[in-house]
Amino acid sequence: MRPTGPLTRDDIVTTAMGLADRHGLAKLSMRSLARELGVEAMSLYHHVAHKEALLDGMVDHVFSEFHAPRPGHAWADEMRRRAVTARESLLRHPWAIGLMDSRTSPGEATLRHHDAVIGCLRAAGFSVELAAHAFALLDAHVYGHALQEVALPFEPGDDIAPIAEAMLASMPTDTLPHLAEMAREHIYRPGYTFGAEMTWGLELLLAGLADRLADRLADESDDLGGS
Amino acid sequence: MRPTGPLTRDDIVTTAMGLADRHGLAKLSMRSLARELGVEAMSLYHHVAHKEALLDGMVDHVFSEFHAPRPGHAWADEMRRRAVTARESLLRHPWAIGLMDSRTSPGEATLRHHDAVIGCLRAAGFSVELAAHAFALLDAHVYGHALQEVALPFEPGDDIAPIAEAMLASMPTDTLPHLAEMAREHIYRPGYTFGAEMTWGLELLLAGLADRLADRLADESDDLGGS
DNA sequence: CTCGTGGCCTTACGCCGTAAGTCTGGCGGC
DNA sequence: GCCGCCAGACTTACGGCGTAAGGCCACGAG
Repeated sequence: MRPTGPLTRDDIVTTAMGLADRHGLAKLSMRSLARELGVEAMSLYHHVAHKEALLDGMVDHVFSEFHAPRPGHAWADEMRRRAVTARESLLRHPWAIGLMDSRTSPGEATLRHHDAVIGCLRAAGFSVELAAHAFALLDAHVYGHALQEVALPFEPGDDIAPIAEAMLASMPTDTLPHLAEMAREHIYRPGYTFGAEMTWGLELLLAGLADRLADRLADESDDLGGS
Repeated sequence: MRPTGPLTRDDIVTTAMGLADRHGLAKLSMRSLARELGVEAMSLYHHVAHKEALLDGMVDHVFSEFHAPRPGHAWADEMRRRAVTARESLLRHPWAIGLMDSRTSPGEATLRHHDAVIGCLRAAGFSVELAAHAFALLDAHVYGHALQEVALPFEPGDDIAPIAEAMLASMPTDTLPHLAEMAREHIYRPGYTFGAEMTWGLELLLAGLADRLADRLADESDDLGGS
């Protein structure tokens, strides 16, 4: 199935990602992966120590797809672009979010990406502490949003009308009045996309962070002026 | 192993949660669960359709542990308390976050909880749309934060000094300068707890939402006054 | 020509989820 | 008191899983 040449670790990881994208993580086994590569299962173990290491590699590869913020550019724009590309990647590879919580040792691409994020914030005047807050906050927003979006019962391209119908029918209006109201009047209306929630929240976050940053810079110049 | 009486679905779910808490989700199999319950594996299938349904039940049970916001109480306090209890639950059951993204049909307790959150916001004057924004934003924060925290290489109780040492040693200062700086000067300092990041971000979120709510209420009274 | 050696394959083991079928103890109806 | 039912438990069996252990073979260096 594979063009030619000796197997490389990179072949293995990217093929595994494709398999997981198309058929779901549950269907990704060392055997199915080997079959896809035209190779026997045990051959894979010459390139990855065990399946966990393969999964580590897959997650690390996903991180490498995020836009790496550049120091010196407008920090909010860079963070926005990072969030948007991260969301796209995480939706393209819906298995990634679920893997993250079991991977305690980040890969090389992951670390490089994190370094870029922090570097951009520091260059924009964030203190170490404020950068840490911003970093954790923005990450939580992106991951948390992706987690919700991946778990939605409908795909972005779907016609939501029939699903909405079924959902509303199974939702008892008397015991879940507010959920039913929100579904009927907002979420299951044509034009609603969950992705818009992310950008709405992202703008709130960025505005809040800009405030905190301005406070800090003002304090700093006060200190300088008062000395 | 189990006191007595016929097996119930609830016994099964709570025992499975305990097993996953103590030994990790990977060690939870229908066989190990049955052994814990003093029963044969196949007997479980009289109470749950398949393992996926068991996992659904476990996740639903986790949601039932979150504080359900009460309409009529101060919305920010309720949301704060919900976030804090949710974090505690998700850390107590570290497998839950990883399961969420593969569960597309929420359980009964989950729906009831969501209804309570929205109900509290609506009672506080949030429009349907603003409540949807707030809901998605707060959820993303809690889940995203828990996802990060569960994946940390150290436990809350750990002495982080030796881990910090190893981490910093393996982190090349020249290629990851900002990450190394943050680790050295902030994260691996005694007294740092990642949980504090959550409350910092939560306050930023709540302040931003309060602003948006005030804008909306001001608009509303303008409309009334101008008519 | 020899001899590692790197890259792949073969075999085998003990787990897994679960389909299908069997046994049994207690209970409602007579 | 007896019978028949059947929910709830047990037994067996199948195909697939991750991977330990070892074998085979082409090729490049000496």
